[in-house]
Amino acid sequence: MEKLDSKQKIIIEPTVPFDFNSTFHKPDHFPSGDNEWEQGIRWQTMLWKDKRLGLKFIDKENTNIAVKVFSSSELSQDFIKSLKKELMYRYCLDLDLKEFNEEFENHSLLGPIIEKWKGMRPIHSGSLYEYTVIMIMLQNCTVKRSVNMLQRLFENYGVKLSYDDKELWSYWEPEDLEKVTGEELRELKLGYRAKFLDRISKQFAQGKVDEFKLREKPREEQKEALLKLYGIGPASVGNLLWEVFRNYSKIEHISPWERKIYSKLFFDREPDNPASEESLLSYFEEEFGKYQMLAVHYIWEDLWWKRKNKDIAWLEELINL
DNA sequence: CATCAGGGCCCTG
DNA sequence: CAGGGCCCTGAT
Repeated sequence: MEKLDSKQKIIIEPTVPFDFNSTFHKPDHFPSGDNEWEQGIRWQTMLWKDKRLGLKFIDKENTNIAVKVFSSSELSQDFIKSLKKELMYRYCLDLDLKEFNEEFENHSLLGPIIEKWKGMRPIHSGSLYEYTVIMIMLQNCTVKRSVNMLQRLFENYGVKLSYDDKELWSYWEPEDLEKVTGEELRELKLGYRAKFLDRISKQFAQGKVDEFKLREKPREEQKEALLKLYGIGPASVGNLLWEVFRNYSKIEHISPWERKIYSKLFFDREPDNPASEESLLSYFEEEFGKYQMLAVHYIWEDLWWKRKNKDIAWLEELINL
């Protein structure tokens, strides 16, 4: 365990409008040992430029965010500057929602949801590598199993950080897994995902993927690069393009479990008789144009917030906890 | 107890 | 380009 005693503060002014809680808490994300949320506060560990950080985001009435940065050693001004820039990117704090809001404020389904969550942003708290790990852990298993696998990885390769009366796990670096054998990972009950994680960590450690260069590339090039990662296919790549590379213009793939939920949400069709992938895709295209993924995100998150407050029977059957 | 599908992907034919 | 196999887990 690493104690983080050094402390600094960053003030961030997000673009207007902004909503703290729906941005910093995503009820559809499975619980993970690297973060915690309560009304107006999110704790999040972060690995940035070889330093392990404990972050505490504090809401200032949806206009500012105070970020307390805990670390084990003093941080330079340059470091803080680069960190602030990265936080802006990961939490989408410079996103301009004006056009989106105006275009859909009168939409029968989306309009009221935009009104309710005005200023919500998509986020990804981790790096591309970290997010890729999550994608692998999600594949072909229940949420409970995903949670367990990630937790075992934290306990074996991560570092627990202690700050602000919290103890949270921080990720390992791809290099840390380079020397770990596939068999060792199998013992953590990752199943066949062990091979994926093993090979992907090597690909990252050897510099075969450059997250920051990829951010500048067009969607098709990003997609091509991501599909070279061993174990990343059409379902995972869609999520990575959206969540890590902020590509909200297009949806290309809908997995069967999502298809059932979307069918109910958009067409009011029962899960045992879901709409086809094609009909959903063309509906999204026609209805939401270049904001497809962002629009669906708003509707999707709204559903999960509703579920957080009250059981939704039809949904429970479909989410495979 | 056995069987099976599951928040996919790889590989083969 | 369709379909089998893959690790494990928990539901039936």
